[in-house]
Amino acid sequence: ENVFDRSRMAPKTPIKNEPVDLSKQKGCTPERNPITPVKLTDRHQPDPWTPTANLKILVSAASPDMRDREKKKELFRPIENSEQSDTPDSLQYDMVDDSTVDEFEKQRPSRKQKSLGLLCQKFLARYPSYPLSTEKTTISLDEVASILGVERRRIYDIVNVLESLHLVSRVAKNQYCWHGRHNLSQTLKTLQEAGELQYGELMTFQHKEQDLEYKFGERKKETIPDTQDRPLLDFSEPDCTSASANSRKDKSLRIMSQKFVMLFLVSKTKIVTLDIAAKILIEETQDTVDHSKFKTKVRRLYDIANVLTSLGLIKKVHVTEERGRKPAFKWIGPVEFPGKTDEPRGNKTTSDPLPRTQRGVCAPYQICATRKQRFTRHASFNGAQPCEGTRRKVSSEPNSPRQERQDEYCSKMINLAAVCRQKIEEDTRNPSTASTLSLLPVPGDSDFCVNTLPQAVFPMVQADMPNLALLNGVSSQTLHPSMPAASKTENGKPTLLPSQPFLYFPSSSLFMLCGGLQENYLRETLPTTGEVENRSAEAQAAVPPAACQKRSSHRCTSPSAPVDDEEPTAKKQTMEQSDVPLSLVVPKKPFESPKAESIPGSGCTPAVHLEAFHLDLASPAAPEAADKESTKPLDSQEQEKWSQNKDPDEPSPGKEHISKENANQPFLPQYLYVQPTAGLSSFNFLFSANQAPGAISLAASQLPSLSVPCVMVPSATMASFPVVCSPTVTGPLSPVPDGSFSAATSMNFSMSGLASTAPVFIGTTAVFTPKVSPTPSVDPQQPAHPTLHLSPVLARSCGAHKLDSPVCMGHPVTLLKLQQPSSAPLTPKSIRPARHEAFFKTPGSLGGPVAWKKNEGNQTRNASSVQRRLEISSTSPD
DNA sequence: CGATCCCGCCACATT
DNA sequence: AATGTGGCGGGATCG
Repeated sequence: ENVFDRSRMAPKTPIKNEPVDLSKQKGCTPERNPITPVKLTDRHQPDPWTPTANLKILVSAASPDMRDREKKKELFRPIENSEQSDTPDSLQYDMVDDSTVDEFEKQRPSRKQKSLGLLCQKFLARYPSYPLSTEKTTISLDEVASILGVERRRIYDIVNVLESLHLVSRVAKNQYCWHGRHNLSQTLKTLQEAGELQYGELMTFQHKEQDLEYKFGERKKETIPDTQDRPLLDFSEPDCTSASANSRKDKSLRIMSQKFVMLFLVSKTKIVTLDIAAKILIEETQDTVDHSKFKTKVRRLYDIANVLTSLGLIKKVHVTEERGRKPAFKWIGPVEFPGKTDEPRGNKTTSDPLPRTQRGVCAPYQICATRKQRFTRHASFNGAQPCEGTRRKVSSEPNSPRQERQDEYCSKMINLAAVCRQKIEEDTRNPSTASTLSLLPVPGDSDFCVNTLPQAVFPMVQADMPNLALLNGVSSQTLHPSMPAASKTENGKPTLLPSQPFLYFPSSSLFMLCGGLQENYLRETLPTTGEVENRSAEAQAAVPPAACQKRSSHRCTSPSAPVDDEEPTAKKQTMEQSDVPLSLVVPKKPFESPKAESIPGSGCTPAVHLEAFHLDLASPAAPEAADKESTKPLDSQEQEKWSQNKDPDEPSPGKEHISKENANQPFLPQYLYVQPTAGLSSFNFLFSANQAPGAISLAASQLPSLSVPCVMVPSATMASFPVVCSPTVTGPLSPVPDGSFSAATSMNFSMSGLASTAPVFIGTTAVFTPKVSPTPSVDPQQPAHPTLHLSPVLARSCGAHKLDSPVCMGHPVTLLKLQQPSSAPLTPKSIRPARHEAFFKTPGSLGGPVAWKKNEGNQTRNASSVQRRLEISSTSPD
C-alpha cells in the first residue's frame, strides 16, 4: 500500500519504474520519494516544453503506468537489443508490452540493473550518435529522468560526463542539447593535447605527475575563475557565463571526466588504473590526500568510468601489478584523431606551420574557444549543425589558425619530408611488451572484461582500431582518424605497399611522427597500440604471419628494447609516463590473428575493411566486428578535419582494423619511429627489420647497420620513399633523454627519396586501395551524416586523392576535397630539401619540445618497443 | 572482504 | 525562498 501511495504521491519519479520501484522501494525510504522526484515531475507537467512533454502529462494523467511504458518503450527499444540483453530488463520488454510491466518489477532490479552504466546506455540509446547536423535535439533532464525512471540526480551524472566530452551541451536550465559524437574526435584530440601539456610531463614520470597535476589541480580547485584553466578542463561549461565561473567547485565531475580521459589519451598503454587516476586527480586538486578523499575520488571515477564505458570509450580491465591486481580501465576509443577541423581547410593556405608546441598550447585554448562557440551556439544552437559549425567557427576563430597551421605545417612537413606523418600507435605493446609482457597475463583478465556494451550504442568507439591500413598516414588518416593507428599494419603491408607511396609500417610499430601533434598522437597511439597491435598482428598474420613473427622474434625482441629508443623521445616519455606512472599494464589480447586479411594490403586492405566496418557500424547492428574495426564513421568527418589540421598528427589511420584485436602480436618489433616533434622536418622512424626490409631496401640496408630493430617496411612504400636510416639521425634523437633507445632503435630517415618519390602516402594508399574509394561508401557507416558527411568518406578516400596531390598529407585527411589543397603547393618542394635534413634531425631537434620533455622519465621503458606509425606521405612531385 | 557504486542528503548556485 | 546542480560518502551489492 505504501508503495502505491508513494507512487501516487510521487508519480513523478517513479515514472517508468514505478512498479519496479515500488517493489524495490518498499524498503526504501518512502520519504524521499516525495522529495526529489516530485518537483521534477511536477514541474514537468506544468511546463510543457515540448510536445512530448504535453503528451507525457496527458499520459501521466491517464495513467502513470502508461506513461512509463511509453517512455520506456521509446527509450528501450533501441536499447533493447544491445544493452538490455544483459540484464533482464524485463522491464523494457515488458514495458513495451505493457501490462507486463509489473513483472519486471519482480525481478528486482538488482543493482546492476540500476547501474549508472546501464542507465547511460539507455540514455544514449535515445539519441543518435551522429545526429544530422540539422537536427538539434534538446534534452530535458526532467523528461529524461522520468522516462528512464531515475532521479534527476543520476541524469546529472551522465550529462556531466557527456558534457565534458561535448556530446551534449547545456542550453538552459533543464535543457541540454544533444550533439552526438560528431565532435568527439575533436574533443578528444583537444583533450589529448591538453593532456599532454598537462600530464605529458607527468607522464614522463608518473611520479612527477603529481607535480604537474598540482598545477592543474590547483587551478581547478582554486577555483580559478579564469578562463585558462578551465578552458582546458571544462569545455563544457555552458555558459559559463561569466561569473559563474567560479561556480561551485567547478564541476569537478566534468573536469574529472576530462582529466580522466586525458590520462588515457596521454597514456601510452591506454590503461589507467583507478587508483592512479584518483591520485592524480586528487593531486591536482591537491587537497589533502586523505584516504577518504581518495575514496571519494575513486567513487566518482567509477561514475565517470561507467559513462565512458557506455560510450564505448573505455573498458574495464585489471592490471596486475606487483601488489596484485588492480582495477583499471583501458581506453578503447579512438586513439588518434584526425581531427581535422572540418573542412575548411581545403585550401591551405598555409601559413606557416606552427610549431607543435604552439599547437599544443593552443589546443586547449581552442577548446575554450570552441566551447565558447558552442555555447554560443547553444544558445542559438538550435540551429543546425552545431557541431560542425562550431568547429568551423573555431577554425575561423583565432584559434583555428593553429590548426590550419598545423595542417599546413603538416603538409609542409610532408612535403618536405615527404611525408610522413605518422602516428604512432602502439608501441605499446612493444614497450610495454617487454616489460609488460609478463604482465600480460594479467591483462588477459582485463581484456576479457571488455565490454562492448556501449558499443552497440556507439560503434564508433571501437573503431579505433585501426588499422592497418594505415599505413599511410594519409590513408589512415583519411580513413579514420579515429582509428588508432592504422599503422599497425604491419608487415604484410609492405608488400602491398610497393606501389604505394607510403610507408608502411609493418606492424603498427612504425609511425612517423610529425610535428608536435604527433606527439600526442604517439601517445595516443601507443595506447592504442595494444589494440592496434592486435590488429596489426592480425594483419601480419594474414599477410606474412611468418614474417611477422620472425620479425618479432628477431627484431622485435631485440629491437624491442631498442625500439624504445626510438620512441624514446616522444614516446618513451609517453610510455614511461604512462606506464610507470600509470602503471599500466598492457594487456593485450591474444592475438588472434586472424588474419587479417587486410593485412596484406595492409594499408589498402585494411582500409577497405574499415570501410566495411564502418558501414557495418553504421548499421546499428554492427556488431562486434564493427566495433573492432570500427571505425567510426563519424570520425571520418572529423578525422578529415583533423587530418587536415593535423595531418601530421593524425594518422590515423587507418587502421584497420581488423578485427581482431587479438592479434596482437605483440610487438612488432619494428617500427619506425619518428619523432613527431620535429614536426615536419624531422622524422624518426623505427623500423622493424622484419618488415620490410626488402621493401625498404634502402632502409633495410641501412637499418641493418643500425642494428636497430626497426625496419622500414613498406617496400613499396619505402621505395617510394627512400628512407634512410641514418644512424646519425639517431644521434639527434639521442639527445633526447630517451635517446638511448632511440639511438639504438631509432633511425632517421631521410625521406628525401620519399618525398620525392612518394607522392603521398596517402595517395598511394588510396590508390591501391580502391577500397578507399569505397570508402565513401563507408560513410554509410556513419549513419548520421551520410549525406552531408560524405566528405568524411571522401576523406578516406582521400588517400587516393592525396595521392594525387603531393601534399596530401595534411589534407588528405581532410576530405577529398580539401586534400590537396593547400598543402601540397606550399611546401613541398622548397621545403623538402631543407626539411629533409631537418627532417632527420628533427626528431631530436624537434622533438624536443614536448615530447622530449617527457622523455625524462622514460628511460624506463626502454624495452618496450614502441611502435609508431608513421604516416608518410610523399609528395611526389617536387 | 574488497570492489563497485547506488542512493540521496545536503550545500551551493541560480532563479 | 524555491529550485537547479552536483559534491559527497554511507552503506548495500557484487564477485
